[in-house]
Amino acid sequence: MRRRGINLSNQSQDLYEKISDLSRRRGIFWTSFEIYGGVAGFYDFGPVGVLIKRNIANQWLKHFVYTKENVVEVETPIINPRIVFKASGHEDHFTDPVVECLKCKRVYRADHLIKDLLKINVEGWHPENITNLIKDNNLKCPECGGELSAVFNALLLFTTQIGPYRGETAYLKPEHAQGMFINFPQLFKISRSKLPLGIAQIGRVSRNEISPRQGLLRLREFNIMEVEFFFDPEEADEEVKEVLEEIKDEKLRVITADMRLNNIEEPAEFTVNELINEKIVKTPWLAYWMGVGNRFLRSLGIPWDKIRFVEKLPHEKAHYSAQTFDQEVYTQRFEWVEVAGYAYRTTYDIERHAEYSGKDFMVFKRYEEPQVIVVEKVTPTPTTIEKIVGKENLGRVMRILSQIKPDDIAKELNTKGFIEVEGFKLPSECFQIKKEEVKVHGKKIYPHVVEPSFGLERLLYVVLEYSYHEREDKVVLRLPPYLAPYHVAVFPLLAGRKIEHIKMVSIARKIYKDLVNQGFRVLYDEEGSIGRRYARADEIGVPYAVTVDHQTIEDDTVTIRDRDTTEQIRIEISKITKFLLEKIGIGTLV
RNA sequence: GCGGCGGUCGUCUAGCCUGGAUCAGGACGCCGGCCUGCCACGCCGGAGAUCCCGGGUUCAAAUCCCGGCCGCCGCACCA
Repeated sequence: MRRRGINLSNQSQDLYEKISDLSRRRGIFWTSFEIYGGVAGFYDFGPVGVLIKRNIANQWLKHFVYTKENVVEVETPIINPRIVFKASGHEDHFTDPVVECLKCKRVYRADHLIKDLLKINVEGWHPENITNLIKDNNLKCPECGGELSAVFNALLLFTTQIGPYRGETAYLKPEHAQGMFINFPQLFKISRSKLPLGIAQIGRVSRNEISPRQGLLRLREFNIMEVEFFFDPEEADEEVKEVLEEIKDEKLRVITADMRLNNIEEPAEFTVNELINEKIVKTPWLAYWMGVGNRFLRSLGIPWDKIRFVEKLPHEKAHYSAQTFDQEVYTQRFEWVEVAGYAYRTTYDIERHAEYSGKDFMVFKRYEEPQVIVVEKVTPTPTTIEKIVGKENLGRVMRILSQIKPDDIAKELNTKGFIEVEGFKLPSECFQIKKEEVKVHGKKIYPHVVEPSFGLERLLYVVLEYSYHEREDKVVLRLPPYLAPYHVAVFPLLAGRKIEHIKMVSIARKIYKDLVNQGFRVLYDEEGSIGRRYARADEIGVPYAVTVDHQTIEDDTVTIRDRDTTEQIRIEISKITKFLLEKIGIGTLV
């Protein structure tokens, strides 16, 4: 028998190319705007691609939201007014200082150019100051010797306007985080004012990358799945224990910043518990979510030893982060690829939004027992003060005193014996000091934040890499059943014109309909030989295929073929549902 | 953004160096028909290419030259 098949024989193709080919052929993804020449950094997703993506997202929801009592999901706008990213620091940090050669039009990173030529670190400098530095040192284009332009900031945020006509400047969000921070006070109330509180979001973000490449791995518009997890750092050790049991023994492969500084490249193994106990993480919640993320990736079919966590070095971290780990997956062409980041954002973001909005982002933390504290109440006595400052100055001095915190006055008096106002030394006699007992029920704190954040398209790519197999020159996508675009395929063995064939088709169609109505995603196909249909289903990862054959007409049984083994079993039609639920898992039929 | 290489039906490719007879050829895939008792079987037929885009050279450009777009690799970049 002659072997046919699509062109998989091209030996020079690496996995990346094979996946790109498969994806184009079977409707997973391809580059956008192709008829107009294409635009780098944008991809379209086809019928199969959107289904797999949605399944990955559902799996994420299961791990990060639905199974976590204190995590809720929100959706916030893509377009944000400028103030949001001023407050977040993006307008200052999500930007590169750039100079252009006026002669040859080459563009340079200004900070890198100066570091190379003058050995000066200008990170964080204002563009104007960098421009002056260039002028003062008479720096020229290193390539052609031409004059350099003024330094300007290349902003990596997409810009737009709110309002079609002379609108307000706005940005497309590059991450979801701000949407959750802004809504924290509201969601905290809705969630009955309890910490810890996780706020999750899935959706599109965009980044105006300078030079996107590497297919799905670096897009200008993509989906992020993110949790902002708010907690009280003082209670973290205790509170994490309540949920740690399920994940504490999850083993992670980790390269710490220390290891990197010592040139150790091979990850060390830690359980979540060990990460916490050995103080490798700055908050136990970071380790907790890393554990959840590790298990999530394994559930996507990524082998344990192809996942690693790499701690960022201080200079690699984002402006808001106290500690960051990247979660990476090994790929054939690009080696280790970041699929998630775990950042300890502390109070940075909500403090900034509090500052810029003037709203209160603090939460009240109730003490277990009200604390009785003794406060010294300090009241100035004008008559005594007047004797020292004179009548004409009394009003002014009193006003100034009223603006100083009583605590600070008391402190001054206790240490120096007087407080100085406008050059006058006012001794204790000028104040009435009363000790009062006050019941304090709690205090206000800014919650800290840990953020696990996943790139959905990157996950799609690594999932495809690890599910891609070839069997006798044919592609088999060994997706975990709950990620497959269809749970099951239904085929009539033959679909010709004979009475028997017509019966097969009608039974198969009925099975298809029944399964769809039960919530399964089902692929029905009657075109081409049965072998060809199996092959088509294999290529998009359909885990099971039900075939209606001659025997079905006799006794209501069908065969079910397993995608990975190609083995078939025969079962009664009435038992298909039970079989599928057992194999696929009912919890995944979201 | 810089440099190198590349871009021909959905896919892989022949043709490009040495411009002209190719209506741009083939294979696989796709569609229709026949056949078919379980793994891309066979037979017949069919659709499918802006030769990446634009300009130039030439009597004549898929082919030569220039610019752009896109892709790959290296550098840079990746809050």
